[in-house]
Amino acid sequence: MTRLSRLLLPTERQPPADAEAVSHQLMVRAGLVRQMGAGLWSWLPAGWRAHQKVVAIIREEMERIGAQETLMPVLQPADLWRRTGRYDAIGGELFRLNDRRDADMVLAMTHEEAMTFHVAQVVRSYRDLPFSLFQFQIKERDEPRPRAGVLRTREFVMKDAYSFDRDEAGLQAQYEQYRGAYARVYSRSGLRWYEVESDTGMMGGKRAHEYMAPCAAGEDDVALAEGYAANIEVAAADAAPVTLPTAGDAPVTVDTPGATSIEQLATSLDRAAGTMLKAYPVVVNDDPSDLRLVVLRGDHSVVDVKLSKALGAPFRPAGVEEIAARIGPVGFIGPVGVDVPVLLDAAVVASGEANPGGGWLAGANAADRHLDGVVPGRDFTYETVDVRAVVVGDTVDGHPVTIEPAIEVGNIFQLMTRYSEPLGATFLDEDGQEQSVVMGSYGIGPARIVAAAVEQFHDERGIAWPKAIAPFEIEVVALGKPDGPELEAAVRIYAELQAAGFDVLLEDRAGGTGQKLTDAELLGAPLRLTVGKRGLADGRVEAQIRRGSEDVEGGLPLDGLADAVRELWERVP
RNA sequence: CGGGGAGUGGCGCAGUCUGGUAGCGCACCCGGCUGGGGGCCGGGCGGUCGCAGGUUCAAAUCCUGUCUCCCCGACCA
Repeated sequence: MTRLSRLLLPTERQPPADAEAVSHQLMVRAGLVRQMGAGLWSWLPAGWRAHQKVVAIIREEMERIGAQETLMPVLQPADLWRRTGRYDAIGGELFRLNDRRDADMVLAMTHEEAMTFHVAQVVRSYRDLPFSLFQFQIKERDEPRPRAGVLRTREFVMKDAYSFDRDEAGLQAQYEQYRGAYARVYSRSGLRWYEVESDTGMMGGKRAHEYMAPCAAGEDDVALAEGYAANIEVAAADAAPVTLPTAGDAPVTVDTPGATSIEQLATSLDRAAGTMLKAYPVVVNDDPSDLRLVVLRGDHSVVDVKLSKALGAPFRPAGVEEIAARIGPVGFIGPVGVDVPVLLDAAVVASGEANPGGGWLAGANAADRHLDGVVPGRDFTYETVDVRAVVVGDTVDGHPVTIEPAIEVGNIFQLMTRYSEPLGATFLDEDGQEQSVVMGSYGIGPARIVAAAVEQFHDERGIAWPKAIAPFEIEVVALGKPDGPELEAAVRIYAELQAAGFDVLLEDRAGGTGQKLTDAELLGAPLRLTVGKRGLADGRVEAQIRRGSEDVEGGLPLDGLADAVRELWERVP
């Protein structure tokens, strides 16, 4: 019997002063987690119950698609990571250490190396494939900036899974199975979520999806439209239309003293930012001789990930001196007459096509001067790229775009042979030819699901858990004195509900009514049964659904309570 | 790594400018009352003021150094 009087549940009236995110505040106040250091969190009993309920759901869905559970070390030989090139490729995020014999070791931030290492040892034949493995294991990442409680930590449990196939068709099939499993995991958890196309990043490989839970503390922005969802890092949409002034036969110089920003120009010329060209000079591969000028609409901005992908190489913003030497004075640069390649954003091209004869305002590459009536193609040559950030006002297939912050609660990648090749995970096909195993990788952070649920489902009084992952499903609150008839009745109710299969918490402390009910609302069990003398006199208990604080009219009868609760439970979100 | 902020009982804070017996609310312990929304009365426990060094008759307070934590940005397999 879980009695609150015996449960380590250190609730706080006030949130820690340094907590900003709602989930951070509430999870600490409700006694679910405690901090040990930056990005280092301990789970207390109630919090761990919620975490493990998420784990249980994930495990069920992994087993449903035939994935096999394993457990592999966090402490690993650095050599394994050298073989895949990641020991050197990854910066300070990888914890590196030495053992007593001075061998280089790492603390794993993910387990591609470990999983592939074992598969390489074991798999010999195409007959051994396909299969997939998963585990719940600690990941260690020296995050540059841990934040928002358990939302971004340096050590956390991840469910990571890896699929192994003989070819890409096999990978596609397993990938689709995982997509189905992930959808069930998030839906069963009770989250609001969506799947978005994402950048493959440094994991390599072909296709990738992220699973996002919208919430205020989210670190990513997601572009949404009817039938469309994508991470802002890859999102593409049609830009809001603009009307360009008619251009003359050639650009005209305009005096724009001191107007070094689009905002200043828009104000001083009383002209829409979307009719101007913004120029963003970048240095590719840190090679100062490889300067490019990215040009986009004045009301748009660059997404680094998209630009890096378009360039096919890393880049950095050019320095003031580099710009002055090759292009012009910062604040007045533009694409006309420059001797560096111009990358023109697709939205500029599209807007130009929609405005035949229209011209843009652009920097003149001379101090305090701009050019009006600039026509791409006529006045400068360019290569078209899509590097801008989607903004509110854009459309996808005619549907308006909204942008919402969200937290990433999972991702799936098609790795192909990124790890099997360097680690020698090969098999012989029917023709006796050696082939590399084709892999996928699939991750979920249970802690983020818990925190995202708190972000999404709370009110001014506390947490309002989805019933699938609540630490306790039902809290039975005994009012009155600790030795009163209310507690006696509550104990019987507890036993009856537990026998009926519910996770029940008994509030049996010697506090006042307000204290008991306030803490119950903070902890947020989806259903609360309140046992008081008024109800007992009528043979009833009061019932309240936490989400929406909905009181059940007249309460529930003590006689046949389990059945009544079962029926009510169907209505609980 | 750049910018900003903060370290004083378990939590939230005042005190620092202007050096002079470490305080407040909550929580906690004991006794009593109360028992349907953080109730009341009385009595208590608990802090080398992040750490180190310096100045001074005297340092939470001034000086130097250092550690830690938070927020924004960069980063994010």
